[in-house]
Amino acid sequence: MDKKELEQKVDEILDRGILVEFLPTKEEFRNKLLAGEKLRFYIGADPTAKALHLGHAQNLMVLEDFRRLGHEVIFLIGDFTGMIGDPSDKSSARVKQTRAEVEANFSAWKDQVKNILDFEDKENPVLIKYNSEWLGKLNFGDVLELASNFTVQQMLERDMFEKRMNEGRPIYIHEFMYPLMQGYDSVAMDVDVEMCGTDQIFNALAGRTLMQKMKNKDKFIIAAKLIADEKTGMLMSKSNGTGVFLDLDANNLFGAIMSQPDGMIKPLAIGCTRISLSEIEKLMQLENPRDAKLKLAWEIVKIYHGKERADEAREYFINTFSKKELPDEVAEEKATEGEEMLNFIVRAGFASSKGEARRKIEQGGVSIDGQKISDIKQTLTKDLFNGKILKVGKKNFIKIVF
RNA sequence: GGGUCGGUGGCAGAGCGGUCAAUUGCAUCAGACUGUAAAUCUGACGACUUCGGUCUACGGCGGUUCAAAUCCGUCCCGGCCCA
Repeated sequence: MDKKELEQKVDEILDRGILVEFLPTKEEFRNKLLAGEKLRFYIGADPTAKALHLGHAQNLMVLEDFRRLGHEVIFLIGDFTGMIGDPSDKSSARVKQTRAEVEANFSAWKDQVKNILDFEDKENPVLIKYNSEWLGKLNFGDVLELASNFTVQQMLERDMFEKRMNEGRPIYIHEFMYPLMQGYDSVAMDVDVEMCGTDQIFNALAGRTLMQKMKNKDKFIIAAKLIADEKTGMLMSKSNGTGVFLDLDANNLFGAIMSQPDGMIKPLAIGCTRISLSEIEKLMQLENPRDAKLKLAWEIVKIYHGKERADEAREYFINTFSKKELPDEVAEEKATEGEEMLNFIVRAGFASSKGEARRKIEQGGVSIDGQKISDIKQTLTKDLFNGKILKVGKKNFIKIVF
């Protein structure tokens, strides 16, 4: 690849706007990339979650871009750091996980992101490392040595800690160790670039400091913006009800994207698809944001489940929710003669208790072949219900069979 | 070590002897509406129920009382201040 082509590709990545913070500077990072040297990138992930979400996906897609440019990419599983829990989020101590649990989670992740990150490339696959490999070997003396590179005041600068101090909420000693550990990861792997979300910059900076002190090397930090609603600034997260996990099947993934607020369309299109910027602009001009969202949902589903599934999921969504038709294929659940409807709804997994099932019926959320039912004492009999479609709420369908 | 405040439903956080299965917000669920599973509005939101109730729950254990999330004792856990 000649110089011009390289420059164009590098700028394409940088101009997309996903990366918003560069340390020491964007200019220096760009020059480093243009120098043509093979660099070692890494990103870390906490293995406590069973599924990755679209925020991870965004960051991994950027790394894949760098991998395609010939750089080395390490996907670090923070199995050791995961034992502490990143103080960035509110929870403090976490449950210690066994290696087997960590590996089980990771193999699920790998399955979720195998279409955006190439683990199988013959020449330059994405490498996987576990930080217990080195962190687990440090002894107390090593830890003291590491800790002596930082002051309590430096740690307290972290906005999170500062906030907790002001609010009189606890900060545990071991939480101070988190940035140290994450920092040591950089040293142990001898990386050139760490990628993270903007909420992780503090931790990444600890690594930069350690790299300078221990290896006399200038590590770059590139930070991606967190996916947030353009209008309200609300982050995509589970507690806001907008988190989208990658282990969803095609239909549910499609639906989860359709239920995003409109302000999320553009950030998601930029961060989580490969649609070109100019095409995204066109999409944003569409009169009905729903159509832009349909396209977005299709593009994202396509990445994880393929084109065919994406088409099906779109059709399913339109039929089921826009036109309120029945889906083509409905799962079946066996009923027994004389079984209570309430009981059946619970067994089908549409309510967690009979009380909840009762409530759904009372609120008009349950229907049989389109006929709302109102009798909570309804029982199922073969001659009346065999083969009928039970609908609970908007999205749950099941065929009653005997 | 001393003092002091606190531990409540998925989370945050009220209640401080009966009217408490416990106000409210977030999350969740159902309905209406819509451009969508957006937004907004309405309702629900411990379990079981013959729909009258029954049971289990406000850190653990024990007590006072006709009656305790609420009072007392004790234990466990935590915050803050002082040392």
